[in-house]
Amino acid sequence: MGKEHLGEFEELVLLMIVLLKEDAYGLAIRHAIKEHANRKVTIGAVHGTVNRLEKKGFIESQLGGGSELRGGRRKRLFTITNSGKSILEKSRDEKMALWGKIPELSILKIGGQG
Amino acid sequence: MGKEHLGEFEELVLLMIVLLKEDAYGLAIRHAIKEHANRKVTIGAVHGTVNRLEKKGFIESQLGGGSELRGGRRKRLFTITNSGKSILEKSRDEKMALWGKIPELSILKIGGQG
DNA sequence: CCTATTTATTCTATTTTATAGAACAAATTA
DNA sequence: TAATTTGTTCTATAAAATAGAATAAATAGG
Repeated sequence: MGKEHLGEFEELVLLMIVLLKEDAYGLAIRHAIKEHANRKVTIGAVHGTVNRLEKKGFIESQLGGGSELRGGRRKRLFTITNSGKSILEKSRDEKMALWGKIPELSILKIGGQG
Repeated sequence: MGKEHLGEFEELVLLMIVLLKEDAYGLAIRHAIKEHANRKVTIGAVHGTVNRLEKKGFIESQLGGGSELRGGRRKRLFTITNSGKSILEKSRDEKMALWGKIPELSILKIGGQG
């Protein structure tokens, strides 16, 4: 058994890798996080996390071919594994089940305190 | 502005506090996590997390009255603040929006690899 | 070919979260 | 007032999150 639960950022990165399909590598993941989650993170944060995810078997990586653009070294492309898909879906289902038990959260009035 | 994001376990604990309503204290939270999330955690994990959540302003605590049962010291009862409700809903909405962008995740076939 | 530029990954360090469980405290009851 | 029960605090450690500098590799232009 691998780890039971994804960290908050691990889950986000994993989602981005699925979203990016064939072009999921460090900088693209960072960019996708900015676009889709409106969240600014450093490249170190992303790579630290993909390394962890790969070590846990939730993603795999392979070196991409040479870029067609100006310069740049070859990309390390990530793809989700079945184990990764499985834990993502599990995470989603469990969380939705919990939210389903708290109807109040759907109609909460946000005030000024707190 | 407080912290931007809840950790994975912080979110779970916050959800349990909402679920438990008037009776959210350390041991009850731990028990609710076992019941609702089928997850066994130690009391130290729970208290470390509620302390953090309170420091960040997502929950408040007050000492409860004496117990009606056999023994036991007074409970430290937690309630969610508006700030806590707000970040919980934000977390839920953002995650659902992301999942909405990945229709594949709804029909993934889980295989043997990974 | 060699240097500047670009694109990308690795490396190093630190802070914050997550986790465990022992120690301690308080309430009740006999 | 001792044993039992219920609960919180304390101490330590591992794992996740984060930042950004250092490094590497690819290409283009002179």
